[in-house]
Amino acid sequence: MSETTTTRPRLLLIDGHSLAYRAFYALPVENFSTATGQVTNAVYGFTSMLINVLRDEAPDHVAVAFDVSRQTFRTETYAEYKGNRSKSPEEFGPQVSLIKEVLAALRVPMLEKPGFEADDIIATLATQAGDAGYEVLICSGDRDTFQLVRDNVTVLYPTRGVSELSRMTPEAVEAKYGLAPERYPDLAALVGETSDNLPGIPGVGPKTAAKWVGLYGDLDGIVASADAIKGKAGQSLRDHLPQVLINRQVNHLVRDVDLPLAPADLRLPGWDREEVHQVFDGLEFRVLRERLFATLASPEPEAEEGFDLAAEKLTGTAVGTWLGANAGVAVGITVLGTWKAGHGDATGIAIAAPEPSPGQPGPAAFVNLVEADAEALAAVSAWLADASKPKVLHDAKGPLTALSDRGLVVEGIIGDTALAAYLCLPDQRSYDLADLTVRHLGRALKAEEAPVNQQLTLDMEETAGPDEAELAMVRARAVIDLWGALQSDLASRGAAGLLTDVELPLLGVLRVMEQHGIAIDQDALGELDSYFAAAVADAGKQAFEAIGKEINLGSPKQLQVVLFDELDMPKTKRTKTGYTTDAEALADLFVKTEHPFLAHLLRHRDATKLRQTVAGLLAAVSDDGRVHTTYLQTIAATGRLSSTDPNLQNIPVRTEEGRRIRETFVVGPDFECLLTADYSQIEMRIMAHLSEDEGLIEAFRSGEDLHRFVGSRVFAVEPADVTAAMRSKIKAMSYGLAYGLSAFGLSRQLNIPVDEAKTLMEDYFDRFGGVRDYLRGVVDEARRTGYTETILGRRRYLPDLVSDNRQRREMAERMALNAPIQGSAADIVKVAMLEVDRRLREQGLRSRMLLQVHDELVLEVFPGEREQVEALVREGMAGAASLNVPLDVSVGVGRSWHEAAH
DNA sequence: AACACTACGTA
DNA sequence: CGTACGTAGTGTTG
Repeated sequence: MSETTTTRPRLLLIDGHSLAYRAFYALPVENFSTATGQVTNAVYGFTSMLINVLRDEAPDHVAVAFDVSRQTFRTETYAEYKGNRSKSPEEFGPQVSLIKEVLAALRVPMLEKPGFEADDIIATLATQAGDAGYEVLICSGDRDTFQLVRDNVTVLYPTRGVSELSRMTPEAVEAKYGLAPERYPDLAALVGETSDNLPGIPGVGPKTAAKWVGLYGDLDGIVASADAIKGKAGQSLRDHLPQVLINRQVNHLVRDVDLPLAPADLRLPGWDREEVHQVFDGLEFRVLRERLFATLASPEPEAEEGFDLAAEKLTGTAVGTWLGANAGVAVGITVLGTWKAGHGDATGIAIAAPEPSPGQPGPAAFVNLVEADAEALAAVSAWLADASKPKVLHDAKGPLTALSDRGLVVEGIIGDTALAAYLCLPDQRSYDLADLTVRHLGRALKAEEAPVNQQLTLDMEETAGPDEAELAMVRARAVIDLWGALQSDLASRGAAGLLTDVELPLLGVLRVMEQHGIAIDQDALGELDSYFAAAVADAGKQAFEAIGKEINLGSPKQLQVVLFDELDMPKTKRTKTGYTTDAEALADLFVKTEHPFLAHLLRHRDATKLRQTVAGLLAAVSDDGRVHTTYLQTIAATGRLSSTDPNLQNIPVRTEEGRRIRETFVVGPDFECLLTADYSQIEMRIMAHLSEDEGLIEAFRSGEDLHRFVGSRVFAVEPADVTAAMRSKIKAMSYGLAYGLSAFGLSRQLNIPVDEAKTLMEDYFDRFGGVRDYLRGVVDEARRTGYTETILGRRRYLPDLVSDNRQRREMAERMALNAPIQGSAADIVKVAMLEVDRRLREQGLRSRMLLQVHDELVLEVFPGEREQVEALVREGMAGAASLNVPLDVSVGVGRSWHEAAH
C-alpha cells in the first residue's frame, strides 16, 4: 500500500491575457462591480474558469503566462501585427493586476518575458515538460497553440465564452482541420488570422489549405510547388506569397525562451486560506469563494469506509433494554414497510446511534414489527411516543404514515435529513439518502459495504448479501451521521429555525391531511366521465369530417402535417421540432382561416384534458370514497408544496365545465360542510411589503380594488373611471412583474405594440418607483450573495446569475425576482397551516384541514363548528405574518369545493 | 423501458 | 422574451 504510484505529473499552462480578454467580453460589465466601483467581470470569468479547470483536470503543476507589452519580435517582423486591435477598454487593464492578485493568493506561479508573448512562454514550458514526460494541458484562446499539441500535450480551447472548453488532442485537431497539429501554422499562414491582423489568401479557406498541405506535405512544399497549382486559388497563392511567409514567421511559437522557472518549479504548493479570503472579500466573490473551498479544499473525501456499526436484531425484553441503554441520545431511524396515499404499513424499524467515539462501532438495533411479541412492541411503542427521546428520520412523512397505521405514534422528531438538505439547497432534484451521504459525509451508502456483526454473519452464510434489516440499520446510522453534518450546514445558512419551526411541524400536519383525504361524489364524477367522453368522441368525429380523414388528434406531429402542409395555413411560432399547435396558436389560426377543423380540434383538446382529469381522479378514489393526495415538501425550489398522485393543486376552476369537477369534491359523511379560505392577492401584498412602495401599500390599506387603484394611478384617472380594459392590463402587468415580465412579453400577452407596453411599464414604474427599485435591488443583492431570501430566511441559490450565457443568466434573474415573492407566500401559508392546526387542536374541534392549494386551504367542518372554525381560520391565516399591509382572507362554505368557493 | 417533447391544468 | 409545479400523450432512443 505504501509504494508511491508513478502517475505522470500534470502541468496546466494558462494564457492569462487571452483568457482574461475572453472573459471580459463574455460577461456583462454592468453585472460585475464592487462597492468601490471596481469592475471585475474579467477577474470573475478568469477565476471561475481557473477553478473549474483545477477541479476537472486536477493538475499538480500550474503556471500562468502573461504578455508584457506589445513590442515583440513579431512586431519587428511585421509592423501591422495585431495592429487592428483597438486599445482595450479602460475597464480591462486594471483587472489584469487583480487577476495576478488572485493567482498570488492561490500560489500559482506567473511568468512573463519582455519581447515575447505568453504563447512563447507556454510553448517553451510545454516543450520542456512534454519531453520530460509530463502530461501537459494548455488553456488558451489563441489557436496558434494548436501547433504544440501532441500525444501528451492537449490544448483546452474556450468555445462558448469561458464556460466551455474543447479538448484539442492530436485527433481533435486532425478531425477539425484535416491535418496534424504541427502543420496547423501552415494552414493558419495560408488562411490568415483576423484577430492578429494577419491577412490570408483571398479565396483560400481551411479546406483548400488543408488539401494543399495534404498534397505537398507542408508550407515549404506548397511554396516550392506554387507554380504548379492551378486555378484561381493557385494564382491567388502566388500573388500573396510574401504575406503567407510573414504569417508563418509570426505564428511560429518560440520554444526556447530563457525562463527563470522550469516545469518542476511549477508544482502547486497549496494556497493560503487567509489570503484567499482577503482577496475574494475585496472582489466580493462570495459565490466563487464557496465554489473554490467546496471543490478544492478537500480534494478527495477520506474514502468510502462505509459505516461501522454493532448491529443487533432484537426481540422480547432485549428491546427495552437496548433502548434504555442506547437510545437516549439523538438516534437515526429508518422504517421498513410501504406507504402511499395517506396509508401504509410498517414491518420493521431500525434505530442507530452515532459512533460513541471515533473508530468505535455505533450501536444499532432492528425490531421486526410484524413478528414482535407484546413486550418488544410495548417497549418500542413507548419509546417512539416519548417526546424526550430525540429522533431523526429521512423524509419522515411516509415512514410516519406507515407507523401510524400500525398504531405507533412518534414524538420527539428533532430532525429530518431530507428536509434539512432541501432547506440547504432547494434546487436539487432529489434528496436521496445515498446521494446525501456522499455529498455531506464523503461516504458511500453501498449495500455490499454494510457491515454485519459476527452472530449475524454466521446466520447469513448461505445468503449472498446483507438482509433488509441490516441495510435498514446502516441507513439509520447514515441518517444520524448525516444529521450531524447537516445541522451545522443548516445553521450557517440561517435555516435551522425554518426547519424546527416550520418544515418539521408541518410534516406532521401534512401527514394527517393526506390520511384524511377528501370525499368524492363518485356517481357524479362517473357521470362527468361519460359526459366528457362523449364530448371527446363528438368533437373528434366532427374534426375528422372537416378534414376528410382520421388522424391522431393528440399528435402535434400529425397535426402539423394537416395544418401547414395539407391545409396550407400560415405558420405559427416555432418549437424545437416544428411549429406550435398550442391552444393560443390554434385560436389565432381559427380567426384567420375560420376552418371548422380548428374549432373541433380545440374542443377535442379541451374535452380530452377534462376527461383525463376526471379519469385520473376516479382511479384515485380509495375504498373509503376519498382521494388521498401526497404532498411533496422538498420539490419546489421556492418553498412551495407540490401535490401528486393525484395532483389536487391543479383541479380545473377557470371554466364552467372545469368547475363541475370541483362539484364532485364534497363534504364527507358525518361532517357539515367544506370550508375554503384563501389569501387575496398575497403575492402583490408581499411585493408591497418587500418593496415598501408607498403607493402600493396605500392601495392595500385603502380597501379599494387593487387593480382599479393601481390603474387610476398609472392612467391618471379617477378610480371610478378605470375601464375594464385598463384594469385587465394593469392586472396582467402587476402579476407579470413578479415573474420578471419584459415589455416584449407584456406586449405579446396583451396583444398591443411593444412601444405601448413599454410606455405602460414606464408609467407604472413612475407611479410605483419603489417596486422598480425593489426588483432591481433584489437581483443585484442575489448576484452579490449568490442567493435570494424569503421573509423567513428561506434561501434559493442562483449561480447562473453570473453565467456568461445570456439565456441562463436572464432566466436566473427572473427566478431571483420571483423566488422571494413566491417563497414568502409559501412561508406564510405554511405558518398559517400550523396556526390553524394548533387552534383546531387547542379548541378541541373535530373539524380538519384537508387540502392546501398554495394560497388556499380547504377544511372539512364538523357539525356545529362552522362559526368557530371560520373565526380561527381567519385568525390563523391573517396573523401568519405581520406585513406592512393587511393579509386579507376570504372564506366560503358549501357542500362541495365548488360551492365553498366564493 | 426510459427519455424528450409538447401541451395544459393550477397558483 | 413570465415564475412554480404534475400529468398525459406521442414519438424516439437504448
